[in-house]
Amino acid sequence: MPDRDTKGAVRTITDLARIAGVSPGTVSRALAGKSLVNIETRTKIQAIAREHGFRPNQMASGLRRQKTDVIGVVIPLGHDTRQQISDAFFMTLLGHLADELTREGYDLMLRRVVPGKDADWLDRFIGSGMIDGVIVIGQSDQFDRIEDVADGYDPMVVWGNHTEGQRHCVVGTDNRLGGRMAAERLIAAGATRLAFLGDTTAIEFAARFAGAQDSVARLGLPPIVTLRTHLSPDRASEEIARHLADHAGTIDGIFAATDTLAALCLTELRSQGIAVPDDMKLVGFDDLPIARQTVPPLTTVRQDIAAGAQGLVDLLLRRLAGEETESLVMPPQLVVRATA
Amino acid sequence: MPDRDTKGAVRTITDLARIAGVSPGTVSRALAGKSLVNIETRTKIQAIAREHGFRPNQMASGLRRQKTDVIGVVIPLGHDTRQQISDAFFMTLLGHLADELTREGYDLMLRRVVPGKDADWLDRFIGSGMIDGVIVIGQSDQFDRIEDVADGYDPMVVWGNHTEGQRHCVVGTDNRLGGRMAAERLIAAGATRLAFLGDTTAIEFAARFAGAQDSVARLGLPPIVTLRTHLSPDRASEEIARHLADHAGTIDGIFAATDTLAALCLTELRSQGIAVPDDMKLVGFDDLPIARQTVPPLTTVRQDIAAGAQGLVDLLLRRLAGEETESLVMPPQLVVRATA
DNA sequence: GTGAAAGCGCTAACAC
DNA sequence: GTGTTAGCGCTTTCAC
Repeated sequence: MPDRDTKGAVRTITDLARIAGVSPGTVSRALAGKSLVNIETRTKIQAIAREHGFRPNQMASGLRRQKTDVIGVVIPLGHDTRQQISDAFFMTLLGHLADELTREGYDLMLRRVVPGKDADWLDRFIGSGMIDGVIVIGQSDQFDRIEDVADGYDPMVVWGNHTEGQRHCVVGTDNRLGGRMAAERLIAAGATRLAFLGDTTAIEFAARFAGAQDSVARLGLPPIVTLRTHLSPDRASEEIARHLADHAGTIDGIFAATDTLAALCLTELRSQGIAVPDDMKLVGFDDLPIARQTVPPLTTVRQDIAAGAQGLVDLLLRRLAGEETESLVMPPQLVVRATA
Repeated sequence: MPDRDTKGAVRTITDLARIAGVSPGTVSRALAGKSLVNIETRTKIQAIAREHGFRPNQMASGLRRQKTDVIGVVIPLGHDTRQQISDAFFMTLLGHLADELTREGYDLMLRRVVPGKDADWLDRFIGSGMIDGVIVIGQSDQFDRIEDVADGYDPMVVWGNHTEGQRHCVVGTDNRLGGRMAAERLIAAGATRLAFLGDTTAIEFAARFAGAQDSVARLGLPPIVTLRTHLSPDRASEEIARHLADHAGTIDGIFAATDTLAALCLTELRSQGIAVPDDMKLVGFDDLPIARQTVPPLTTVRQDIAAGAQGLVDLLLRRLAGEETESLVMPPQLVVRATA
């Protein structure tokens, strides 16, 4: 156990230098494993450091080197304040990001912002001097704000939707294609009057909706009805119940913007006595663990979260190294289970 | 939009001072809203700062003030490496922590550690100089390590289980009581041969198990069988399937360590044709959103996550202010639905 | 009410 | 190889 008590506090590199009988500079070099230090003095210094449980102050180091080894991760909650930070998809992504960043030697600074309150949210984070780069999880309704920032700040990568000609580097699933897949599956399963369940304010969701609309239009089916909901489970449940009642008999297939909404929808369908998939087909999006556990198991469009996290970190590190990077658009994958 | 280009970079307080025609010290005071600055110069300086999109460097400020306004949140993954960071309960707690800390003006530095690899994980985080205090999410199998650290470091609060006489400040549910409630419910529903599903390595889970064992012993029922599983969904599913097959007919009530496991278990029970609650009673723990959505809906023991997060932050801030604080043990609450 | 100056703990020239 | 020195950008005495 590192000894903080008996031997007196060894808090600074200077304390350590005094004990080792060398200069602070040498200690710094030894601890950094620099080659120019005598192997003998180096091991000695490292031993003393270990013995006293010494850890260099990262703030001081960061200030001097102009590099903090911290990556900021920010979740903008523009369109739905109370949601998302507990959204299973984002949280899983965050978990994988933590893994990847740790592996690369970076710490992770998490910030949750409500952009409505300050337009300045992203500049503030970047300008804080605390982070070497930033990963934005979800564009929310802040696409333009992110574009603005991207012009003057390179080490930024965003999880979200890719739009032709955009300037910020994004990693994400091809939402529009995913939307097409979902609609096509619903139609293949026999549905003809489709509805989209969710909120199209967020650009990712809008793209999913647009993709579904593509398919429907191409086949000459009636346009898709939007069943607008919030994303937080508590509010969404009632909203879904109301929508289902309002549209009873006029729709026979639902494309839910996320698996979470799909699962909620399934519960409401059950309680209203609507049989799935006989009376209503249902397709979700994400392929979260819950998709396998609903009754009946959920047909959904899979996003590869782990690959997404890897992509985000990989691209960010390359940008940090000065490279220019293209966006990474990953293919969605239809997972057919029992709801459509 | 803050102008980084035309007016030249205003990165430091000194740049700003030059433009405003005052000294750096005055700028610092003005920006901090200190009273002793002339109201006029103060507003002027703030205006210039805003105009140029200036933000003070937090690293420098932190170094000088010996205070970073960052709270570390660490998730030790001792007993089950691959789990937890994506565990719904911890993620929800993390979301609420982010909210609470933000409200109090703190940033959140997230770290996920695998203690097996270095015994030093907590000291390293604390000694980094990057954080003013630390919240540990889950004791995992690191109870002793946390106790050691608590002796020399005050601003730490831990989410987890409370043990008589422990030295670190903890916030958590009364797991033992929760375990008793779960077992009693199973028994009241007609079960007599109980099993505990999960991993008792983590102390919280061990306490839940012990509580259940209390009830069973008091009523003279046969001791509870342990059905050991990992917590990651992929591995747990097979393990549960095997356990159910092995114990077919010898148990009639299952207390799952978490709702996630309970939901998984429900899926396996269904696929093995075991009727719930007729042939098997089931009780979970946590009352996550999923508990309402399983079929049939899950009877479970509720932990108040939002209150937990508030408690953690509140106690940490008080400790940061030098106060001594007691641990906060919150009462669990039985939520009866349809599985027992 | 404001300026000057010292220094938080570290790193990286620059000497030798 | 190692010591010395000058800051990184900010805050805070201490003067005035």
